Amino acid sequence: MSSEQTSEIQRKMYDFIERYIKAEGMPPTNREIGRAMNIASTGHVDYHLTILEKRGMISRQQKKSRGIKLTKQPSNGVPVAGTIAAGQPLDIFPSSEQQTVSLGNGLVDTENAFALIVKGRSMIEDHICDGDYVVVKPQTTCQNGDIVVAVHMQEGVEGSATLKRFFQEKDHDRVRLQPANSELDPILIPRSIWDQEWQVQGKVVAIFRQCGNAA
Amino acid sequence: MSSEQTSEIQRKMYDFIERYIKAEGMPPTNREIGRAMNIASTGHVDYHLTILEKRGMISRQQKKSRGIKLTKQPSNGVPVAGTIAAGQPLDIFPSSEQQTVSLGNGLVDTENAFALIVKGRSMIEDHICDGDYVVVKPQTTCQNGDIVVAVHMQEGVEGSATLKRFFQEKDHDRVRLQPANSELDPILIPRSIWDQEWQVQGKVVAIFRQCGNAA
DNA sequence: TATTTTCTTGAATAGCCGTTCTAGTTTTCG
DNA sequence: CGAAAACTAGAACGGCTATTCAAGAAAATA
Repeated sequence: MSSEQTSEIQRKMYDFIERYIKAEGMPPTNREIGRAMNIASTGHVDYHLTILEKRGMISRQQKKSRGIKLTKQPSNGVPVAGTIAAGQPLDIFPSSEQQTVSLGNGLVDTENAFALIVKGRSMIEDHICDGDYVVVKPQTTCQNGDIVVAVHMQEGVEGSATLKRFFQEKDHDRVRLQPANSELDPILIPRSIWDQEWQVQGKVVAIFRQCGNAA
Repeated sequence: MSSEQTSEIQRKMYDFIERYIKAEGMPPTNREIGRAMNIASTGHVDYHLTILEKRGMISRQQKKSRGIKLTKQPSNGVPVAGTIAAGQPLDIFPSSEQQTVSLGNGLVDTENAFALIVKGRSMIEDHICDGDYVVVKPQTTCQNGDIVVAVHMQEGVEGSATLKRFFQEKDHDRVRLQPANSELDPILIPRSIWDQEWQVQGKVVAIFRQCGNAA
């Protein structure tokens, strides 16, 4: 039992624990795990759990029944990755002081999603304001009219990210990144260099705004 | 052990279970409950748990360790109570098909809060759009500039609710309910009849919007 | 091939778990 | 007061739990 990668059965075991907790509201016992995975011996279950624990994927409370905890708990929330301002590089927060915004219940698919804090008024006419949280679902493709996070990649320069509406203009054979602010001009990129210089990082699926003081 | 009300110790026991689950990620054992509440006998704990179960506050899985579940699970979300449109009565959803929106992590105080779906464009210049969810924290008082849910109470008529900014105009001795739409006029109420005819139901503390199709 | 690592079984142990029972005490209420 | 209801302690039970150990099978590695 050294390091290397987590094996198939261990991944399945972890998934089962995750599902069990979600369904039953409590972690499974070692025996229940064994039963579910067709493992005949409780010692065998313990063997794999010990590995998962060494890997830091779970933690256990000695001798306590159902004493398994998932290290990364199902937060049901999306991490706030940083801020985004039109034309300026993405300002990534240090993950140490990471907040999360949680939006639940299937209204929004939060799988792998992250949130960004909007700086500036480039999308103001779409009613996305300075300080709003935009929830971004990572994807590399998008459809006309989607609000996307697009990154301009240049050699030697850190990519700069921007929040815009995406339009593919077939008749002009170019891509238009359209701000929602009549004072600002769209960015027009010839289709030929689009793929080399630009990358769609994700699409905005939700917006969240705090207002008033919480008191 | 008949019906009547839940006793002090039973309420404390329920609270402990709730806290334990939150803190430990699993329900407590009967013995842990006893220890925490200075109950010497496990049979005694079982006695009160049986009552809580009969009352429908918890459910138990026979013989299973830590087999306690709270009947109403801690949703961490705010219920969507209905829709609100300026000047029209609040349209309350039947609680049977109740959704919730969850917003977590202390960004917003969700205690007792509820959400409403905005209809119309009366607050459009504050960038609150048709279809947005507004999270409302119930309170009867508010400060100048707060966005509030105000209800007009008339005799024999069901109160009609409206979403407006609240301003107390001392020089005119009246209250102004200001829409954020220059096409709409504010509602002006003399201070003298304000308390009798109007009631502030709560204040908007957050806004949530889905956008784009989730696919 | 030989050798290490990983995986699997089975049994055993000491303690924890839910449940039940008996036998009291305290409180409530007529 | 007296009776019913609610509450409490203690013990005892069979089953479940986590953990450990010894021993072997299978797979990977060299």
